Amino acid sequence: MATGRTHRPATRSRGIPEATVARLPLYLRALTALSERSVPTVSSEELASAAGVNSAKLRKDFSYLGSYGTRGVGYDVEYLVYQISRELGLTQDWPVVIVGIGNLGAALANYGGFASRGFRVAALIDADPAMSGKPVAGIAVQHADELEKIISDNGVSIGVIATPAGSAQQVCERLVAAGVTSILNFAPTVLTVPDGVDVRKVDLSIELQILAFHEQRKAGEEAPPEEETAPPVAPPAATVKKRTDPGSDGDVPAVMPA
Amino acid sequence: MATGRTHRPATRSRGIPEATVARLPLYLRALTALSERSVPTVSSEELASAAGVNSAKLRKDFSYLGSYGTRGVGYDVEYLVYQISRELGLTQDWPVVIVGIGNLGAALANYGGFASRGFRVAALIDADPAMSGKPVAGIAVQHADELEKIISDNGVSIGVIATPAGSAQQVCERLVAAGVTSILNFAPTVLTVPDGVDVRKVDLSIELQILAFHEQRKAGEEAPPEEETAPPVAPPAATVKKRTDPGSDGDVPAVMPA
DNA sequence: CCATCTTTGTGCACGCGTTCACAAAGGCAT
DNA sequence: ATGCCTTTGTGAACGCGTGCACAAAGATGG
Repeated sequence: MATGRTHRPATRSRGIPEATVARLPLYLRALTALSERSVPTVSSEELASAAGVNSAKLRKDFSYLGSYGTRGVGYDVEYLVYQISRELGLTQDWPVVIVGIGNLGAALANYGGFASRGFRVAALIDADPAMSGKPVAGIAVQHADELEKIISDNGVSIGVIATPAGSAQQVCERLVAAGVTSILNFAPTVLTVPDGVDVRKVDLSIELQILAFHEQRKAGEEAPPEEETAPPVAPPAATVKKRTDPGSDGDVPAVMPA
Repeated sequence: MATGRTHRPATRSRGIPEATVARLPLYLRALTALSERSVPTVSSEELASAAGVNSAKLRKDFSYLGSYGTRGVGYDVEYLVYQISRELGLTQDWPVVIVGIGNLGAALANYGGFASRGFRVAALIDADPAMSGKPVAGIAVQHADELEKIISDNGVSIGVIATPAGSAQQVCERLVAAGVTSILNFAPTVLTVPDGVDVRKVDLSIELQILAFHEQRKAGEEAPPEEETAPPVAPPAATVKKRTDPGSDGDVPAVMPA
């Protein structure tokens, strides 16, 4: 499998760690900014600072791509921009469909970062017939019935799901069946997909909850340690009273009354 | 610091690994769904499947919170919902401000997942005077001048930045100066903050780029390995021609012409 | 042409996170 | 009351990612 250097288990090109791949867009953004300012070269230290990582990590990341730097000088900005773009597959055109043109879907359609970097919004799709034909971000919304045809005609392999949670899995299945192999999911659901399909998840609510955890931790640091060993609610009894509570708060966390 | 069991270096409550914290909201969501269906108990296997993780990981995660399960039975759904909610700090009310009411900010204001789980949108703030007073998601947008007062009056400690990249750092500094200690950043920039302030970043463009990488990898698997050792562009020469290219494509990746 | 100085590329060690596999614990049936 | 059966909780091993620290590489000045 490996072509030349066999001192590493995986082939160079295929062996880029996930963590590194996730940082490449960061580097690319910092480099693009430098490129716009016509900065010819940059050191690992400067670039790392601009990207918000430390320089050792950056150098190691770049080492997975190859030896693109010049010792004593640094990295050629334009050259590195090209190399990273190529590695990420941004030198080609990626048609993308956005399914679910609610508030979020519309925001995504208008989002500049989508259109740049090789991504092209091929279509906006919504299940609501009232949306059909309505222009959003300069593109007419099409009905969900057209989904399969749109994907097939445009050779779409990346789909963005911005529907309510209830429809996400169904939309996902239709996308996959139509040929989509990468999905960016904004719906708060776990998507089940066959092997070979990549799903990335962006969950606004989860990020906030993580922040709340740390915020609480900060607040609790000054205060004395509250009694956390004594559960303020009934411990799991052997026989649990089946709570028949149909009208529970829906998505609101069910905080048990003390 | 530790009360009883001292066989672990960190205190139990404080020693929850980051990776575990990041999964707690997932578990909480799955548990909430079960709670709504009045399911009394759930096994680690079932819950793990619903949350999209494996059961060993889930059990280990829960073990950091305490021994909340019953062997041979599983976990009490309601009890666990409460415990996780408490651990995440969701049993208290978190007022949140959203700064930058463009397409994305409006989408966030309307996002149901925000309002639920203890988060309350205390204010929407925008720098555009034309936006002031305009209702979004039922809340009147306020001008950026009011930022400090709003934060102070409402005791806001969590801020969401949905401004353009250019204003993000400045907004961030004002938020921090006014007392905000947790920031959720949607602007495509690296934010610099003082110690003690948490920043989480959601970057739509980065997620798409990561997908593109894997997509390219999939596509390249069938095709024979392209010559990747021969750089198709000029390698970094000793003396780099300073490219004076003022009108470079802005945010579009600068693909060097061959 | 040589010495010096800067900066890269990377071997190595460490720590965190994941996964396995199993003993302990408790319910349940008889 | 006793034994069986299910499921938790966790010790231990493994692998990945991170950061240190330094040798190699190359530019630059004399």
